[in-house]
Amino acid sequence: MRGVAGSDTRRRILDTALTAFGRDGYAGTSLDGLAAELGIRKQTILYWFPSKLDLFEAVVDDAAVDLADAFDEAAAGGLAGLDQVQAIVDRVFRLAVHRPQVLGLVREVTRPESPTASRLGTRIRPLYDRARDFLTREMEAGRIRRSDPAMLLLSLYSAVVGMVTELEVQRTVGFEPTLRSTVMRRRELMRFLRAALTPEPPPPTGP
Amino acid sequence: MRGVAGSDTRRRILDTALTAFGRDGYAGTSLDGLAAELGIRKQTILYWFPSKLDLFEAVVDDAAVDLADAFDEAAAGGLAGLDQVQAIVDRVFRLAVHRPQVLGLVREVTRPESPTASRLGTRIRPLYDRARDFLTREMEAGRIRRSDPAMLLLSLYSAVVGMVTELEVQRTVGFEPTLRSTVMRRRELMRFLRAALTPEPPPPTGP
DNA sequence: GGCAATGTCTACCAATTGGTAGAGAAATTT
DNA sequence: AAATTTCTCTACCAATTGGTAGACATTGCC
Repeated sequence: MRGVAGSDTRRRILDTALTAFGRDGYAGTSLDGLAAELGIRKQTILYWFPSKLDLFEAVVDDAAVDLADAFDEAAAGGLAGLDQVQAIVDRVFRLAVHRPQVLGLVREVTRPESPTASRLGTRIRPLYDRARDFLTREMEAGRIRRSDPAMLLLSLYSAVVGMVTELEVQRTVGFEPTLRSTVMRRRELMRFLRAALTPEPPPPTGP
Repeated sequence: MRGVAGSDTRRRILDTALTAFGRDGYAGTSLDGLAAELGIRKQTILYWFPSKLDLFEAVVDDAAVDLADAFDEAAAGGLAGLDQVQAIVDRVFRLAVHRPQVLGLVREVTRPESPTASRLGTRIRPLYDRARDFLTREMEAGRIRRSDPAMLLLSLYSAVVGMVTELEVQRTVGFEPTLRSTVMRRRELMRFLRAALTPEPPPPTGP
């Protein structure tokens, strides 16, 4: 059987590469290893993607779509303030739980010296900017506690990534996290965020 | 000049390797490159450390000492509740600002599939356990908001790492962060944490 | 001054890396 | 059925990898 499968191969390469890059990093992933994992030859990979770096960028672009979709979906509800934040975190959390590879890749991609610099700029940055603008607006409207939006965003992101990483670590150690523990964890996260984001309740101006 | 420098070489290797591993990851760091950066031959590195993995573990052990010192120093004040948390975060933040390489390494070391698994267990884990126990006690004493201590710790850690990463990114982009901006950033971080950690103020029991 | 220990180097090496050239099978077009 | 396109493969390759063997210089001890 040769020359049959068609561009389904391309999809399989992208999926396996996403996992591998997220798990082992760019430098730690070899085309030979990747090919072995897929049961094909390295040259087949190089047929679909002219170089390792091209493959990496294609993988990032592909994953960025998922992330952007999650954002869009959450934003479509037309919520505001904390509810909107909750919706987004919730949605990203869900994505992260049933496709943790995506977060692994984000982690790799946000490493300052990653060969990703360009892709980070063109693909992740827009999401970042959108989120920051939203936070800024909500702060000005007084719907969430006023602080440095960039920093807050970073904390939100870190909290989500940290949480899912923790789940992944548990899984690695052999503790398959139950649905219940996952749900609880998400609730914990939301409690934490709400506590941090709720604006000071009594403004010192008398009624 | 040969065979002169003595074990000052060992120190220099450790320091440069810390930066390199934190920046490029374990797989992304080559002994040849490291040697070039140091102006020596790779074989000199292999004289001091029998293998690349040995070097890595030595670097982790070395950095863990710094972290542990920071914790100890902050804990020595004998504070409690939020003040203790603040002292620790403050101290780690300071370490992270003037030796960001350490955090880069922590980042590498906490990657689930890192060759570090062993060292993470023996060196970082104790710090983690200590911190978690402290948080548990403080929660039970009602001095900080009750939640999952492991998760909270993760959020704290993520927030600090995220913050310092952000500073590093700025630096990479060419924005040398001023002392003032650094201080402000730390204050932001503390405001965020305080907001998240302060226990619900009015317990629904009447006075 | 002789000599062992210490520290750095040159010279290699086998394995692995990303990548090229091109053969050949299957599917599609003519 | 012939020709062409699409896809995967075998066969290489130069560069780089972590690591070994051992020469040679320097230092401190006797």
